[in-house]
Amino acid sequence: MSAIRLLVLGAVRQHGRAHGYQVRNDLEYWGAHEWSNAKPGSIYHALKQMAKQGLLHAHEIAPSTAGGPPRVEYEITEPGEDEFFRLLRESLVSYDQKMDIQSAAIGFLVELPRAEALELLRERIRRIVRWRTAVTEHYVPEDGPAQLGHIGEIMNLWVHTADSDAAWTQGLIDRLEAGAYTFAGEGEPFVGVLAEGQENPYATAERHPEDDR
Amino acid sequence: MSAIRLLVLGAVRQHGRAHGYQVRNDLEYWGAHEWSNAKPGSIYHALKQMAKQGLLHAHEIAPSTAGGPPRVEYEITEPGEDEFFRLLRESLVSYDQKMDIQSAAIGFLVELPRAEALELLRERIRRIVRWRTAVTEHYVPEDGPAQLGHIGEIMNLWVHTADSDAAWTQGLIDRLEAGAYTFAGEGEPFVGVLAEGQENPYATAERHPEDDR
DNA sequence: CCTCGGTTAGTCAAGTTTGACTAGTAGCTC
DNA sequence: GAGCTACTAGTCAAACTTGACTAACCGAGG
Repeated sequence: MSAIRLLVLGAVRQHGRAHGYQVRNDLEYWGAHEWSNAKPGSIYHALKQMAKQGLLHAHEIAPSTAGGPPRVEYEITEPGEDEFFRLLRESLVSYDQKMDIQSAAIGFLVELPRAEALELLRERIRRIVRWRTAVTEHYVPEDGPAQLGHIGEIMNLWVHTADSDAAWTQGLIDRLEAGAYTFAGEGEPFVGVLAEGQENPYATAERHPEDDR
Repeated sequence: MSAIRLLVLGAVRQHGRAHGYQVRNDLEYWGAHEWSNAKPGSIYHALKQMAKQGLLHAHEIAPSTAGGPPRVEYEITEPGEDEFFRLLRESLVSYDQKMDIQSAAIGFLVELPRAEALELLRERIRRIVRWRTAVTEHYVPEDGPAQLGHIGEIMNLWVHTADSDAAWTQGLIDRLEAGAYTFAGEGEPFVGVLAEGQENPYATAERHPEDDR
């Protein structure tokens, strides 16, 4: 699974009704083009695909209000709503060192009730710990890790990353328990979308030096 | 860039001459199917593609010695050799939170002279630090990170991961400086390939509980 | 009033990735 | 010695991803 479906579904859902370019801009505002495969082609492809699968409903719309070709507006359907929450929950608990999925899930975390978000994050830590145990038990030869030679460094990297991830997740849990952020059903939500016409401070046009990694 | 080209090129190179199934088995032995996209289809595709591009030379070979359809053996060419080292060096210094590429690079680290490996790893840390600085400077609104709401947690995650990665890299540098492992030109190398007929202790058949992440 | 660059909103073909499928051989068993 | 299973070695279509390209419109300058 890639992060694109969750990102696109979530973006359309927050808007209520959105066209491709809007989704593209929102994801850019989030910085998603930096940490995920949210390229224009992927976004438009995902929109069409999910419309075909009934997760989104496509309205054919007249010429755009602000230049450019006519555009198609999408709205999330009920199956789409279900799929969104399914993806969100799954992404939150799964540990598979794909930072893009995890990041996308954090972005939509507040769409859940606080209690459920906390429970999912705790489950995430439990899974990381289980994964760590299984890996260190299974992937080490009987005669000790030295047998692996430098290949053992790869496993070392995984384990180090897993520990770091668990620690970060625990930090987030602590902040949430202390009341940080506004979750579903807790009043005025924080919305990470751009209003129509609002300029995007993180647009791609402004090239950052970190881009040439 | 994905990790598959580096993995496949490196595996063929270590064998001298290898067919697809052999590469597939080696990568499984490395655990690469757990942390990269080294699926059979991708491997065979990469072999054909790189043969077409002149990085590998394909020998048409008679029926297999051990059951199954006839197989094609590949050998690395001189351009392939160059490409391998180019990919390896690039993967070592680049920071883009794609664990698969980094893992693949660590697996071939010892193909370089120790001094160069150390220099590349130090460059890696410098880039991570630069990236961190740029991100924290650019992606925070003028009125403080609180403006980002929970979206700021995504950036927090990136930065946390970058720090953890830099720390791990420094640990590896320390071990290498202390003389760990055998590098190019330092005598009998450690070879992470399976001898013909040797059984694979980490074969996919043996399902691990961690697989259902 | 016309044309030129910038922005908006996308399309498209080429390449990659995936999961499911195929097909040959060997050994075992009844 | 027929059928079954397991393993070897790979193919294939469908889906996804990517980077480059296109087309419509707007406003400014000449």
